[in-house]
Amino acid sequence: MTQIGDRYDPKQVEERWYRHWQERGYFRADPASPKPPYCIVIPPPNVTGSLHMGHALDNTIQDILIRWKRMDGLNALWVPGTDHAGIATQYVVERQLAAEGKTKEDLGREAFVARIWRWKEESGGTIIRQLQRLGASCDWERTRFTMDPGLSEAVREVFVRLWEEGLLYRGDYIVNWCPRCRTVLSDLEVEHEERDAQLFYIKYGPLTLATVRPETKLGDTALAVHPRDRRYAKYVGTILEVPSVEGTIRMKVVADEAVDPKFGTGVVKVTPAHDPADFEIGKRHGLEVRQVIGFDATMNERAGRYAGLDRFECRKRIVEDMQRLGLMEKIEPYHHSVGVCYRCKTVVEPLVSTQWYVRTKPLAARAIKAVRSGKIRIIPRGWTKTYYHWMENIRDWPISRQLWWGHRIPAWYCDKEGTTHVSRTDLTRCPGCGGPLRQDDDVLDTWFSSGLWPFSTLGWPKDTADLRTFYPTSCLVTGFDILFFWVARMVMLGIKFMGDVPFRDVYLHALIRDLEGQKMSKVKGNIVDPLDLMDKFGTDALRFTLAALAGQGRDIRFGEERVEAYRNFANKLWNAARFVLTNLEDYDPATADGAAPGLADRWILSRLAGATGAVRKALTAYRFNDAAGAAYQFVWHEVCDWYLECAKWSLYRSDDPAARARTQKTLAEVLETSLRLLHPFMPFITEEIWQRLPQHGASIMLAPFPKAPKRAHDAPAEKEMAVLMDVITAIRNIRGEMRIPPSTTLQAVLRPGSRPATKFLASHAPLVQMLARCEATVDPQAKRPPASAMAIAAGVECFVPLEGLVDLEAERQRLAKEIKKADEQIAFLERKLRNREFRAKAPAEVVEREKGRVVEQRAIRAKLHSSLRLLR
RNA sequence: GGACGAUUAGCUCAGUUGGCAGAGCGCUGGCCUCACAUGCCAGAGGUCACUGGUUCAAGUCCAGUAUCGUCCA
Repeated sequence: MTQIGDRYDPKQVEERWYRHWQERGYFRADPASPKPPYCIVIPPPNVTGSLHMGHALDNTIQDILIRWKRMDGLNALWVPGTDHAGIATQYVVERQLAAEGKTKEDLGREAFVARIWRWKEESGGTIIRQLQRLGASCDWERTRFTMDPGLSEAVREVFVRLWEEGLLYRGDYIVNWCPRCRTVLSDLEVEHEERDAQLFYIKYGPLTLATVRPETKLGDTALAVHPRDRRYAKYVGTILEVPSVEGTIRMKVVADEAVDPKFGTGVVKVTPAHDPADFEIGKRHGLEVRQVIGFDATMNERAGRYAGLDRFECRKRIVEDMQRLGLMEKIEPYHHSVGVCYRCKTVVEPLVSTQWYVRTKPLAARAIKAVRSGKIRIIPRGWTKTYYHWMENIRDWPISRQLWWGHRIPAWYCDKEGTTHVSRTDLTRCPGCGGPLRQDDDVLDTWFSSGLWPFSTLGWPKDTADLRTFYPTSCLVTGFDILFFWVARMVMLGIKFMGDVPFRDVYLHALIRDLEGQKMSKVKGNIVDPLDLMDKFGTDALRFTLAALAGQGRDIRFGEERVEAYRNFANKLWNAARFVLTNLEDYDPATADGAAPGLADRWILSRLAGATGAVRKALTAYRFNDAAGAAYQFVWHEVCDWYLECAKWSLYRSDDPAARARTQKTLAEVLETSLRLLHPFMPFITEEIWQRLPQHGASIMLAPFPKAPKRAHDAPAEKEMAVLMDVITAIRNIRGEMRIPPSTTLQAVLRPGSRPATKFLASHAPLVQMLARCEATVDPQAKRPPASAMAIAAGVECFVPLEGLVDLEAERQRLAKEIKKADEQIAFLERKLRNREFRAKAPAEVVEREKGRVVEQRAIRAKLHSSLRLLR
């Protein structure tokens, strides 16, 4: 064995083992394996992306699940891949072009797309490498990209089938338009931001109306009031001739339920081309749709002398002009929310345009049923309600995007016939007239292709072995923020095209924020880079931190201190292993086999079973923080704090070779099992240590995940050990409170209350002496030594003579404090027990327990009192 | 405007079916005790946001209030 330092150094370890695992093909899954399948598909990160904390959390959780299930004997497949991220990727390359002084139009569509591909080939692998750095045990040979040929075929197949079944349509509707990205956005892609604005009161002849967007008045085609608003009833149906900035205009007045009589003056202007609500009003009253703002957010030729102005510049000018003409009654400050593009935060412009839509209602109905019936479980449960609410109020999904990067819509138009042809294969001639065809210029929403991810990655539309083995997948792990964007759409499309749900469980985790609870963003400069953390503290420390933070809440406030704490944990484990390995050098299993395990051995093995059970239970329930906590508590506070210390007695002080060997055996077993328990969380350090242990196996990742059979629980050992621990802690407590340095060996007189206790304590006195650093005598008849401190632990009176060590006043104060504690306990319990209702209605066992406790506390108090008297 | 979530130690958070309030970090005191000072031992610190209700018993269940946050309109 090579010698190992007292600091764990992740850099020496991580890359080496990752390469080892990959070279040996341990991440590969075989669809022909007889093992039961377990499959996760990765939420594909943007191909342009680089690893952020959200990815780190998401993928750590997935890797924990996959490694656990793989060790547990399942045929575990984790499918990796990336997403073409239409807007984001196109934007990156457009920016590169801009730096060269070019636009995508200069290159033309084909050359531009080719350039994105080239860029993707060069830098698209970044995030994959970063995931590998994180330790992700994905089957990399199955890495997919949403624009791979197979996945593109899936996209076409789905599009064509939806078309054939009448679930697709194309039409002119008002949409959310991002003038910066120059594309339509779905409702989900619009974020709402609260902003301070102004409310303008504009005179329209005899009427005054309030609006926040005076520039759209150029596109007004009516005024509207509420039908029951008596103030304006006489104007309804009339046409007003009113002076305006464009001269005198004629404006019809209509009555519509959608008008809120309490907003402004109760009169609103109707601009069907630039407001979704007005668009609806316009449809109901047959109003003209008069577009005055173009797709670049500047005023178009219909805006007359305002043509060419940016929409906000135009607003300013119109307001000035109106004020000059006396058409502006007043301006009030106003607070409202505006829609902005989720990618670039540009204010969205509602515009009428031609788009493709999916009819979602019929798809949603089955998606709702899948969750209601329990075929899909959403964890934490609270999100199911949100899911239902969205699904029940779902609106049709606009899927065309005015981009060049993506899956081009497989629809061709014959201008001669005015027909539309949707096809699995590219068309060149019109099937009707044989004339030329023109393919739709738009591409599909990126979510359209990622909605197919759970089956397109497994080979669909081909009938593959992977698909048959691994679909439906087992679990989807993602942030709650894309429940609608992605999860809901996968459910709809999976059920539709596979006839079955895409996954059984959906685990929605929290989002990572900074310590102030703010979203991490480049603009705010509060980004924490997981790669920096891995460099600084090691990958295992980062992973363990993320697992420990993955509660069931909604956000995680992330601070670096926590990673440091778990780096320390890794180091603790490392040093425990060093201790075990050093002491295993002369280990002879044959000697150990003849010896019965000692109390400490039995205790730690029982606790190990307890920890194993707790970790398993927590993982099964997707309670990663509990799982990490149970493993941490066990390794640090039970193995290191107690068992290793106990082991030193039989290792160093005992002259019984069998007991020594038996301890060595337990040390090896406990460490080895703990490593397997920790492996899904900390894959690197566990492999590094495991490989140095005497075990048989190629890799810890192929070793079985620990099991905790019921019989492994050793209640008597846990109970007895608890007595020793209590006594030791009591003596240490006296030492600590009295400020006696550890170098001073104390005298301790232990007075047990029963014969069995006496026998038990006497036989374990050496352990107490070692761990409490004292000379202990066990004597049920012992007289209290003069000037001694006293504590009661597990019914045992522990006396520590303080003669010459400390000022006795300190001990008097300590005893007084203990008496006060006991008094409070007794008062609390007596109050409870005096209550007739409690005695009558509480379960008998609870009442008995409380009675026992009050008796115990009274005895403790009496002993403390007598002890205090003796010190006076 | 609607829905959901949060409010527990100085900080960040656990607390699954109601039955003695927990962890990590930080803090205080004592220690370089032969695996580990990235450590060891001991300790202090809480009106569980507020007001009512249900119950023998409420951090936990119910109703309401306040503050903060998220999503939807």
